[in-house]
Amino acid sequence: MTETGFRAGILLFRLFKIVSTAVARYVDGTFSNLQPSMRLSRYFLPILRETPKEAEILSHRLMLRAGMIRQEAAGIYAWLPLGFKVLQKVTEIVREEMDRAGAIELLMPTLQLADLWRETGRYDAYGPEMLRIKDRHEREMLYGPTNEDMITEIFRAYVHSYRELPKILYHIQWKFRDEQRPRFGVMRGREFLMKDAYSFDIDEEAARRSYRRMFVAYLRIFDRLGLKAIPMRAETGPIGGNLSHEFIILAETGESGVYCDADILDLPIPDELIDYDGALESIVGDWTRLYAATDDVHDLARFERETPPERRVRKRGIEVGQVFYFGDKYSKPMRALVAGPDGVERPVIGGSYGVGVSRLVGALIEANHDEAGIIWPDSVAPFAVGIANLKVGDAASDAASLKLYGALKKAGIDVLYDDLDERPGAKFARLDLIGLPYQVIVGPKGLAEGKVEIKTRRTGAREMMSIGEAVARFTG
RNA sequence: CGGAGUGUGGCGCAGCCCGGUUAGCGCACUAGUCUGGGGGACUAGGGGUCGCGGGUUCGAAUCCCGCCACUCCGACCA
Repeated sequence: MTETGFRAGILLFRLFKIVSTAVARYVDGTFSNLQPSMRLSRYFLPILRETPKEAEILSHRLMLRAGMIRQEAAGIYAWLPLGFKVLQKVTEIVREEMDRAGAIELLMPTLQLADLWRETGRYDAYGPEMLRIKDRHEREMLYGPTNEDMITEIFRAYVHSYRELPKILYHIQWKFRDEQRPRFGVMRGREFLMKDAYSFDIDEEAARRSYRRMFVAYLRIFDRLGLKAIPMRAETGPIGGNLSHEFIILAETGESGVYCDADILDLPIPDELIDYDGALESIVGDWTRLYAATDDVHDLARFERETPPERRVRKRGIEVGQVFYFGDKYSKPMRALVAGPDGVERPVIGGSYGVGVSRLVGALIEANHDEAGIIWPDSVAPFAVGIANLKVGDAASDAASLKLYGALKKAGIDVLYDDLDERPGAKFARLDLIGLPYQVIVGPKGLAEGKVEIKTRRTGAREMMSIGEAVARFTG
């Protein structure tokens, strides 16, 4: 056998191994990011009974109590299994909608060279919020607070013609901003997970089309997360540019005051069949026509002139995303040039689009909770169903619970089976706290009539039914 | 960055002003018994360099100095 043939053989064998491993993982259900169903006795769910004193805001308290996160330093958190699961579900929705809108995922590093940021002048401009690091060769580096500079560097290395445009590239990566005062748990950490997308177009008109794409994708992302998000005209801050919208979700405990026209709240969300290559002007127009502003840019006179009294909404909100059009702010100094149809090179026209993924987890809780704890929307619930075996050790309760657990698991439902030998009260409190959308309560009382109880966390509604009916409820 | 405050078993706290036995309480944890539909009861246990460094003193969780970390209120940000 020739050496080339031998190498090809090894390559083929490796390929076979990769494929067969993937198939095996798919078959036993561990494929992709979705983690399997769990028995609570084998899980890692460190519930706190008392609220840690440092947590002032509700979502922060609930995340600590529900064993979702652990603080490792100011504004820096470890994501424990339950929290990580939610984070992954949010991430996945963001990813799906970006992909649907035609954006292309890549992954840039967290550490960047200072020299790159010197090209745009941002190394000095960014200030103490930027975490600066030196490597062993005394090379100046930084932990990326955002990626405009790097993506522009990547873009300019490869793309030189208008014929390759438009392009929207994005990644979902940890960022670090050395906030003066981190607070509110993951809502305003120093380290945070962000989806940031960057668009590249030949001219302003095309760039505005990309902007609208991302705008519409954002409407869909927040809607799928079960959140009411309102786009609001915004300042551009250190990113720069002259067109920007913040996406604010309404929550009683939000950081900023929000003023808007009630009609915005009833605008329809584009469905998943939306044609992103089609005309999006009317959708964006509908969403930006009516008055909507946060208190820092609020114009009372205009609000009262444009909005009839009965439609004036004054609420609190949390910023969960922002879109920017910034033209040639980065491409010009970095010489990211593309040739147009006329053969003349010009700076590529850009925009950037951020979603605070880890912040969203906190925001989701701010918008979905009650006195007893979290209430997850179905789309991001860490488990769809929790089974509470009220009398572990009792033959009938054990058998019924296991039957349910097995059937739901087999049907691909993400289910958490509470098989701990504890009193019912503790189990109810815990399930309410962690906020799974549905609880199946299995105990001797119900089983005496051959029934289990299904409780809907959000409404508190309870229903007795047979095990078969219960399984059908979630799988049918 | 201005202002305020806190560091004592895993969590919540007391003790500190006014120095003095083996540093205490609740929860959690371990073993056992009874229990069992909204965070159970009893019994017996285990676990702490009192943030770090220095000083004063016969003696420091406690007084003094320095440092570090964290939190809260305000101005700023996905």
